[in-house]
Amino acid sequence: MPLDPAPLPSDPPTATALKLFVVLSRAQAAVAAHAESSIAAHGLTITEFAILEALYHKGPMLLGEVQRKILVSSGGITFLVDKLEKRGFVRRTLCERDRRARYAELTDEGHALVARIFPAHAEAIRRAMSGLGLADQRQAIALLKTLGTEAVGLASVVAPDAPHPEPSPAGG
Amino acid sequence: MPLDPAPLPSDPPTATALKLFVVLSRAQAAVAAHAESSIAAHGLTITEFAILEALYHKGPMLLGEVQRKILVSSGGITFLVDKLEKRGFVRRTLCERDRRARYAELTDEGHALVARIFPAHAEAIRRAMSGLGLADQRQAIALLKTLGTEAVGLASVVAPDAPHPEPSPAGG
DNA sequence: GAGATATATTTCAATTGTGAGACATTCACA
DNA sequence: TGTGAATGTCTCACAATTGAAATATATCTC
Repeated sequence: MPLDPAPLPSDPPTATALKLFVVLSRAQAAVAAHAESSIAAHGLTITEFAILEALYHKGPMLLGEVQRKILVSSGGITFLVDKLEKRGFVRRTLCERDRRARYAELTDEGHALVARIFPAHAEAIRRAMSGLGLADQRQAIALLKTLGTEAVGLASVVAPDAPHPEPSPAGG
Repeated sequence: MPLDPAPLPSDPPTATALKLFVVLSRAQAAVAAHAESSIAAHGLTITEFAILEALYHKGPMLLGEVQRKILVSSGGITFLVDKLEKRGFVRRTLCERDRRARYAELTDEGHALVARIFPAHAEAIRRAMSGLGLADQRQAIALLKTLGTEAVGLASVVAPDAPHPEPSPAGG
């Protein structure tokens, strides 16, 4: 004998925030699905591609830099770079200034792979976003940049003065 | 001997779409991290909570309906409902019209759990979104709703006439 | 009403990713 | 300079999730 469904909160700030959460999640998932299938066609996951793309556009990076950029855990970046290294797309090199650290950099083969894949990826993203015109996209960028920056800066409610919990799920 | 970093695409439509992809992903991840920690404090993952919340607000739903709503695979919904059922928050009931199908519905305990947790969850979301004022949030909702709807409707570039590949990563 | 086909769920192996702890190194500073 | 805290990476156990195949049932079409 199920209970009656409960109503959603109706005070405007909360109701609006919840609604925004839903559409934000759905839009992100929908766009990511396009990115994913464009990339999967080449045997890479989005996360792997994100690493290759970061190295392609920024040059060699420390593993920790890549980790923060693509938002995976420390164990995750080791796992992912291992995989890419085994496939010959990436290599680790030593960092002279800090002997704990390692650079990841593209091999020639990795560079060629990204050069070959990137245009179709960019096109898939462009298409995925084409529901909005250029001006609306710029507006969305401005709003989401503010939203993201502020949300990142916010201390978690649960642990108001917690140190740095490791970042969470991947983005792009 | 690493190659020089490659420049990003500079034509405005592509550059803007790529930028939007980045800020969309980051904003979603940042907000989701807040939701996650608010929920994790009660021993639930976001995905589990999403199921409970759907049932709380909509009443009993077929597993397939829940699956589509929270965007997990068919195997995923079975796994998740199993877990929630073992913990006594949810039960499966038969569907009279279609004997292949099952309803998931909240137990009294599950209902009580959501009633207890939901306010703090809503508050965490409200806080996570508070970088934008109410008017900006409404604007963002409008833009993201359009973006998401259009992106979902778009056929994948890779398989222009593919049937229904199963949905991808979870949202909320 | 007998296939043929589509749909709802489950099973299962494999993949992806996390988080805690280990280790090496660096940094701050008494 | 020695010591303790911080940092960068790696290891490992395990949690979360996918996707393909299995099963059962429903629906459509001749």
